[in-house]
Amino acid sequence: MSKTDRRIIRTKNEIKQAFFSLLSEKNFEAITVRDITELANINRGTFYLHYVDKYNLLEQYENEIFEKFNAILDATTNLDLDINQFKQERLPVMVRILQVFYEEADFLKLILGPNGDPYFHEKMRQFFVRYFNAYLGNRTDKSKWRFPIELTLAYNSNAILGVITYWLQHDTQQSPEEIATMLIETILKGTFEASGLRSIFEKDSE
Amino acid sequence: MSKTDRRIIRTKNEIKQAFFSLLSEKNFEAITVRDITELANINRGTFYLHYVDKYNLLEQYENEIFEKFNAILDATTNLDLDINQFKQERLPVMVRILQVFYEEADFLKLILGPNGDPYFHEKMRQFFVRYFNAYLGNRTDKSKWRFPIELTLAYNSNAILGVITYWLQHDTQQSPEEIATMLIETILKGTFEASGLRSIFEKDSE
DNA sequence: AGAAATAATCAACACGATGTACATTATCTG
DNA sequence: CAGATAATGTACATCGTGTTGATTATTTCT
Repeated sequence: MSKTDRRIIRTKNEIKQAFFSLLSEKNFEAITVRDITELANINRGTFYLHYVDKYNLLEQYENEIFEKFNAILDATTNLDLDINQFKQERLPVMVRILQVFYEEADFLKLILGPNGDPYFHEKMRQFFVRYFNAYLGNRTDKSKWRFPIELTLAYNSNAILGVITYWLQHDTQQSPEEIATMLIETILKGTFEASGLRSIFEKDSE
Repeated sequence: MSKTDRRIIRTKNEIKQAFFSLLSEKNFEAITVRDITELANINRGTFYLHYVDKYNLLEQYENEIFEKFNAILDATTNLDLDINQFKQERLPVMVRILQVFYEEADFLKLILGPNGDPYFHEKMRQFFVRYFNAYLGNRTDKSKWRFPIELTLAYNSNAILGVITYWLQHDTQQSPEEIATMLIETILKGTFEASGLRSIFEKDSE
């Protein structure tokens, strides 16, 4: 088997650069194949030699990313640790996930941002549902939950993804470890106690 | 001044019905003006008599909604209540907000859903940032927070909007009061304690 | 290095959506 | 009922799409 033709590699790189550049300017839906090929200085027909359409282009980048993320969970589920150690078990996994976000920040910042793809956002959120379920699944009796567990999963998956999106959009000022700690602490303790402000708030009477 | 011409009212209603119907089937970007006018049984030219384009159409519905939401916060900020009563002060406001979601569920379900508008989602999220800030603004010294307050705002605004979106998408099985309680409790106590499962989890050592 | 393979280009095409224009018809308001 | 105005029907130029077939340029492999 032979290596990929150099022309293909060059063309795909030019498309990638042009596409990402456009994505930082305008909505994915507003980007045309023409836009991409003109900016990339290639013939429009050449685009169709490699991709079915712009959706297929996006899909290929997205799939690359998901393989990375899923590999992390595949390697860490069913660890069968002590039941009460949410932080001790989930924090290292979260750090590993955030490292991928950090590595792939260029793409993820765009695709999760205001010009991004809602479907990717939803798939990413489902990933964090899986992250949660991988821990909860075996350990707690779901009928004992005060609120429907789906609401709790919606709450946490959106919270996590929201913080990460903000972090990416503001140039990853914190380390993956810092963000992971903030997330796990807030999940466990709630906003005020995690932030060290519990003292000035009363425990409410319930 | 005279009443609005009946023909205008009828036409706008037909457009609205057709548009919402299409939005439940496919992505906003995939919907064409043709689609709308054919389903509405009106001439395509008639559409342009009332709206600039499909974005303008969407914008008008969105603006109607935001007026309702903003009116709630405008009426409830600066209440100058006791500093430690997050739940007592914010819960009733949240209930009022959720009642609007409930009333406008038909539209909000679609526009916040997978075929919806990411920009609307973002504006809605900003609304919840405002909801939070209206309480925090005057009451806490932001330099005392363990994590950047922006991360905490991102966490909570996304969590709230995520739960509401799930709730709408699954036909509002719970009452606005139930959802509001779940949200406020989880913000205050964290996922496990709010759900009544704290007992089986150790307080972690920090 | 040269021949065969294949990637990229160019030009052209049919199709469908857009937004606008204008004359005509239908409906509403006072 | 008469005047106002909303809706229709038709046409048009423009733009993006996805596909085609012939031609040129580059790369790979022997």
